[in-house]
Amino acid sequence: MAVLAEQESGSAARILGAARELVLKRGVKGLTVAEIADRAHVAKGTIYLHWSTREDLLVGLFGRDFLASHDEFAELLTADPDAARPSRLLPLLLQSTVDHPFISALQSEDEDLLGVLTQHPRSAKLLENLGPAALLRVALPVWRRHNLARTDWEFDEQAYALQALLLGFLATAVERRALAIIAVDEPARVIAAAVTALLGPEDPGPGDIRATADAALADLATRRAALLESIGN
Amino acid sequence: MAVLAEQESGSAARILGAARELVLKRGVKGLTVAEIADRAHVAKGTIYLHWSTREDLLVGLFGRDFLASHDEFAELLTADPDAARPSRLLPLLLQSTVDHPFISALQSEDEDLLGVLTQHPRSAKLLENLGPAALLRVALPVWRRHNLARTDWEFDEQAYALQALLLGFLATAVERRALAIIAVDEPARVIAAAVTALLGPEDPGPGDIRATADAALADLATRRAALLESIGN
DNA sequence: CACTGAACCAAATGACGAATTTGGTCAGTG
DNA sequence: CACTGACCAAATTCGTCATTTGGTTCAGTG
Repeated sequence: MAVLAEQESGSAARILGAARELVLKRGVKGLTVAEIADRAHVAKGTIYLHWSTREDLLVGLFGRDFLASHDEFAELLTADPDAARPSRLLPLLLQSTVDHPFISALQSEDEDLLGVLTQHPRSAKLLENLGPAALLRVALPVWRRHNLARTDWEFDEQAYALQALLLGFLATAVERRALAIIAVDEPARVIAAAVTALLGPEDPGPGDIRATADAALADLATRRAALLESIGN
Repeated sequence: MAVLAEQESGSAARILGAARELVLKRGVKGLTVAEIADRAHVAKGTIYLHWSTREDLLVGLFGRDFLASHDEFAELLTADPDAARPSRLLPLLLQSTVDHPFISALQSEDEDLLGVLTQHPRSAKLLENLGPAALLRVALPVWRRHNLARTDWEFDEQAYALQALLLGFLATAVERRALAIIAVDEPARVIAAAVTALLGPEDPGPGDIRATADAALADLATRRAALLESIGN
């Protein structure tokens, strides 16, 4: 099983922390390995004991945001299966994206922060497999199966609409560009209402919520494993 | 009253046509005034009889897309006031955006097509005042007033949700980036259903539809005048 | 008077060698 | 054996200057 570098080495953790701070402050472009090493109080060579290239380190950094997000969802769903409801999960998903700067940066293709890695295949793969849209694609069938979404709407069309809604909320919440003039205090409440409007009233039978949460947890575990595989050492 | 250059001069019309073809084919970047003049079979100097700078010509080109879109809506709403319903107007708005390449390009900030004009203040102003989001902002209050949208939802929140929905659909329909995996045959039907889900069933009384269409037409006329002012000669 | 196209010139581009930077390596150290 | 930092090849940046490009002008033409 893959294991994260920072779990077995304090210096790896410091390197990640330093890299994170520096990328968030000044972006990937122009950020040098020497700087990261300096701030982490290690020599350059040490970085290459844990990652084999600079790109590996940076992509690993992004991956850790997805990892953190997944783990938070796993924890939440374990403690509170009710959070698997669409009207709760989608606002949480939106919030989680906003809260994890690298997820939002990838979602909005933030050139300033990600530099050349914006369109990079490995970044794209992260977003495609683990981003909010991906989560949504696996969640909708489960919701339909457990009376948490209306089924009198063709699946593809419903998925398309839900995806557009989520992308729209993400764009207005995350993107810098000011296409969105209207602002609102609690986007989370608004998206919850919008999701309920789209998917219809939630009418779970006994066990439906639990089953949904379990399906979500199982999926999260699968994704987590694949993610670890791709960023672990 | 401002009047369009092409209405009083054949050469102006040819210049616009040539510029449009060339921009659509190869983008603004690298496109020279000499090329436009060549294709329009006029000398370079002639262009400056109608527009005072190259930028003026290009922005005028974009503006004409908005003009065309507005005129199509005006015509449609005059012939068929029922098209002012949210469930009809929003799909039309989406379709109109897709159909007018410069509107979509501005909406999606298409760097390849618009080059340096993507973020240009004058382009931004066009989109902000005349783009789909702008239309939506003025339409929603009218719909609420005439029983075409539920009013048991706070205005700002409803507007925010509707805007996000529209932006999401625009993004999936117009943008190149492949965040949207799910595709669908008739986006127009899907957005109609989504809009109805968000705004509730339409329940117009006698005269409500007509009044809505009239308000829309009045607004279109105002915007058209302002637009002419900014791109006319 | 609508239109032309040669002429103008500010700005962009390209060339190119020198100087500097930087990702990655590895022999050595404590 | 985790870590260091001098070292190197490759890439990037910089400075400078010649050349070209391309938007704009305007005296002239038919």
